[in-house]
Amino acid sequence: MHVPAVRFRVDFGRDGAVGPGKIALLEHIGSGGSLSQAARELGMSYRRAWQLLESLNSCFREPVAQSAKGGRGGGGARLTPFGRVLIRVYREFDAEVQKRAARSFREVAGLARQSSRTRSPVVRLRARH
Amino acid sequence: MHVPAVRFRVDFGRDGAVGPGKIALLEHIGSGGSLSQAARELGMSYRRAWQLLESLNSCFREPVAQSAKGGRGGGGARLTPFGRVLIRVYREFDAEVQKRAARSFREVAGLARQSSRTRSPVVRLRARH
DNA sequence: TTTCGTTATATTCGAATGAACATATCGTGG
DNA sequence: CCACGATATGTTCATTCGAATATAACGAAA
Repeated sequence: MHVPAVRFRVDFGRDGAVGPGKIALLEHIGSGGSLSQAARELGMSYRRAWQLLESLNSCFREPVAQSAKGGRGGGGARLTPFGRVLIRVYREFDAEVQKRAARSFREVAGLARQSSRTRSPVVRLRARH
Repeated sequence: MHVPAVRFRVDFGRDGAVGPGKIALLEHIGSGGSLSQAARELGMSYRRAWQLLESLNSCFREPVAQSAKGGRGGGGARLTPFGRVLIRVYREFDAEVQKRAARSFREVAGLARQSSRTRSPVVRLRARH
């Protein structure tokens, strides 16, 4: 992997944080219209998806998604305008971070070894005395 | 917390990644000259610190630190020039990321609700006589 | 040669995390 | 009314992660 990938999490206060998992969940809610469908698509349990969404909604004074139970199709979840803003801001920041990381870590990444099973060479060293 | 904090990790290939923990460890090795002392200062077990350092050294084709056992003081660990480069690059990138995050997430952070817990009191530290 | 603090490494244990499973509830449509 | 599919939430279990513990090796200095 020549280009390093940066994974990051934004901490808001003590309680709430937003990272790639929650943003991906929001995006799948936005495209699928359902929390359970988003969970299935992301390969996570419905309970976990619900907890992530709950955490997001309680992190901000405005909800990121509204959900309905019962009714046509059993219910569903929809992004709020604020939820869409959160996704957009996160993704724009993300793109900027990746671009800058590619530059900042280019030389360092050139020294990263790709096959993990290559044994580290025994280095002969001498202590500072 | 008006200014959000970003925690990030840089993934190099499948095996290795560098995040705030490993960088802090390197910095403490650099200032203290010992892996065990760094572990104590960071409040982590020596074993964990050794594993983190091992992971770093096996992540790159060049070691980030060299260690010596025995001798005066029992031995020690010293940063290599590459280790110092890694710290510098990471910290410069870090500063840039924090600065940009403050701008990107300013409006969103304004909607974050501060912890329901009692706001942490401003503790005035006083020199002991 | 004994002492000392460190590196190096295996083993055991407890806490945290998420998965799996189990219900309960809801509201529209058949 | 009843069935369906989704939300909402509790409980149990497995796995993972790191702390704690233990031990060996090492080499300069006293």
